[in-house]
Amino acid sequence: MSEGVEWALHCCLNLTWVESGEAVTAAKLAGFYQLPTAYLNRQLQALVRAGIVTSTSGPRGGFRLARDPRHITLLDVVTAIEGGQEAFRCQEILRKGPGGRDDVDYRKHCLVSQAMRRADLAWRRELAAQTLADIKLAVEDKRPGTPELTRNRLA
Amino acid sequence: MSEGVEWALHCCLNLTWVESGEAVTAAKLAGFYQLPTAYLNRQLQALVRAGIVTSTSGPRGGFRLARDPRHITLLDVVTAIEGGQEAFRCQEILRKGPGGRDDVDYRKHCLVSQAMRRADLAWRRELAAQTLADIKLAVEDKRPGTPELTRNRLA
DNA sequence: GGCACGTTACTCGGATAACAACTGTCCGAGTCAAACCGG
DNA sequence: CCGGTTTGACTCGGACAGTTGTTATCCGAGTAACGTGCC
Repeated sequence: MSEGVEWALHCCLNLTWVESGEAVTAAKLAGFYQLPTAYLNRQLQALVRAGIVTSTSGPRGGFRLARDPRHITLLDVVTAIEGGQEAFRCQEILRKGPGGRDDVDYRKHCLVSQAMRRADLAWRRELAAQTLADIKLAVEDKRPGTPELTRNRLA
Repeated sequence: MSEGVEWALHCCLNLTWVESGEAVTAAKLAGFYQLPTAYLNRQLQALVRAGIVTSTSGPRGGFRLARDPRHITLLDVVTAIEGGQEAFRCQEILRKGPGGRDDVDYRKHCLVSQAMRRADLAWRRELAAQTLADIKLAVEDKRPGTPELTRNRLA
């Protein structure tokens, strides 16, 4: 999995703590963890395309969350970066085997594919069950100073 | 995920149907689905290193399952090919952030990392719950002719 | 006929290239804010 | 003093290289079977 997923998750989490209405530049978000600004910007663009954050150009521009953190799941962020395709891509090799038909969708009928898909769904279900708000609250409980610290650091 | 996982799974499944004691060459297994022989051989070597199949050199050599299919899980095969590391590799970027410590293992304490790990565990649990024998039986139920067809094709 | 031995063909195993994806970087288009000027 | 205009700097967005991992291939080491010759 791409490393950008980790960056995107932490950046979105940090964005939950900034004043509503304030935008944060890619440079500020990158400086927070000493990440390469331009590349992080690239990941943020993916989040924009997915509708998770909105972007504003010009002075006082930057990124902000597009909707309430309670409605942004980890799956949303992961999908935005990785592009929704499953980890196991069934190539339908059964089609090339003995008795393979061209008019059969082996992604649906191949039992190996089904088993892998079940695992994939379990993974996605777990990710979809966690929202940014959940993690935000958990962090605030564990490290009460984090919201203000983050807010100041990104201001 | 590597494409070799699909090949390995189907090859292992096919191996469950050959006469016990008979070895199948990489060429036979590759010909079954018209796969590149040399590259498939490479994947099979990974299965050997993982102790899932055993290999024999020379005439009448080849590969055979190392143990009963009931004790080979899909996770075993996937891990053998992909190498047990988690899909989400936590780079511990919190260490570079404000208040980051060098003596803290953020793979354990970072809540984002924990959430991703939970999803990874759900995925692994699902894979570990399915054995080769399960799929073998399901296929035999769905396509009764498969065992003999496969046995003849690999002989 | 049975056994030992050399030969031979066959198989895996690791070392070696071609390709693609991820990672990292740069510069241009668009935009908003501020400064400036005129009324 | 106030409004409109120009300027300017700032920000995102997409186009351009470097590096790592996956895909594909080849050839050599080892081995078991086979044929041959000898007892």
